[in-house]
Amino acid sequence: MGISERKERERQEMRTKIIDAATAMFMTEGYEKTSIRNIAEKIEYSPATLYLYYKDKDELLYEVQKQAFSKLEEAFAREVNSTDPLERLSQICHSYVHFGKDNPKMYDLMFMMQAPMNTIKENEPWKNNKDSFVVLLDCLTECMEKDLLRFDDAMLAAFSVWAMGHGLVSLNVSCRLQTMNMTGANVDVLITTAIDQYLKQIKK
Amino acid sequence: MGISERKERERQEMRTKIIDAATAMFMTEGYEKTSIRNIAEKIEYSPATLYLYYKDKDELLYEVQKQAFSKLEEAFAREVNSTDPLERLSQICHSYVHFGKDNPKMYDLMFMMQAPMNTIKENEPWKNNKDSFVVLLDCLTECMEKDLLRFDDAMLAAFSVWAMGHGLVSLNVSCRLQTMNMTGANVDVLITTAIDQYLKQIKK
DNA sequence: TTTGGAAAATAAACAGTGTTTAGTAAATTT
DNA sequence: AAATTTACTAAACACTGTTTATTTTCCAAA
Repeated sequence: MGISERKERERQEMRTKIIDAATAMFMTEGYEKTSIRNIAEKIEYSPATLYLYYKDKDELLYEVQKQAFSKLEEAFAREVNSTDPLERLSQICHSYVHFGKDNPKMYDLMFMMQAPMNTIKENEPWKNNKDSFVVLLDCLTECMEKDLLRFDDAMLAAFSVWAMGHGLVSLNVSCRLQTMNMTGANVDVLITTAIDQYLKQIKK
Repeated sequence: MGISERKERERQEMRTKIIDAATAMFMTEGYEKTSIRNIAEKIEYSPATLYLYYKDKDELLYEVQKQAFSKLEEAFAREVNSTDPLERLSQICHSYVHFGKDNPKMYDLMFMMQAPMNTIKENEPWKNNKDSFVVLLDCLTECMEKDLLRFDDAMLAAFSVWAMGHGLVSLNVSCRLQTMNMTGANVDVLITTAIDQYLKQIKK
């Protein structure tokens, strides 16, 4: 009975082969400019073969999104380690912003693009985001147990902090900060300053 | 010499005819699913004709974006009227959030999508956003002159408030709030609550 | 009023896209 | 060795944005 196991293994290998190629091309060229044909050519298979492993291009993107969230969780695991909950909150925020700055294309498909969400519709709720959100929620819950923040509800606090972080990062990723004429380096300072200011403002 | 004036007038009429059709279709079907051929068919001209009036599809979208920002400015003009700067700040925030909730497709192309920004590149800086941003900046400048807010710099304050508002709205528009399982009505309450909470937190 | 030329509109083509279908080649089972 | 299942692909379908060559429409001068 080793054959069906090998087949299943080979199937998984093929899936990751496809996803890896797709990820690489989405990151360098962007989603729209990456075609199924390009991906197929890169892994030296015919375009039709991809459809034996993934339903459509959106599902491919959804899988890439999954991987991107793992990257964010890894970043959190590396950079969020303080036992002081307020300090940890700061680490989470800066880790998040840093991730967005270093991986704009990933950030785009994780939090901004419509395409990968089309795969959900009517299905189970989206949960790619869950683990990293829970890191934030747990941190804020601890902060509030110790009465450190000017919030009444941990969930509202988590949502607010996320919204602020996302607002700062996504306006940058979507190039909307051209409104305030600044160079790239200044934008980084601006975002970091805004985050620190916000943390001070919500602190009790 | 009335002929060349009529021609110019007819040219402008054609341009608005195209933009109006494009706007309507972008709003109902979305940018990707709206094709040049569809727009051409709607206004009963050949696809090639559109290229006599607009360089490419991105430029079309850029023009639609311009109109969308006018709509936002109209909303501000209608809903932002208090002489009390703090009250006015609240009106701006709620007007902004309300606009995003009522016009998600417009909000998307104004603040989230990459496509319309491709038209800028290397050109003059993007300024479609400027007027509405100045409304916010002026309000915050007045707030700070009267020492009402926990900010040191009006520009940073404007950026922060915008980021918070944008974060709240855009996470909703991009369907990322599925993370927190809520019905549509509850999401509205959550966003409004978050805004009000934030305004309290930045108040001196 | 006819004619020449400019301007406006288009038909058709080009090079691409995501996806499906029908058919071939390989691997496994009988 | 034959039959059957599995894996793959060539070719087609119905689109897409955009360009080119051609036709139609319009206006001015002869």
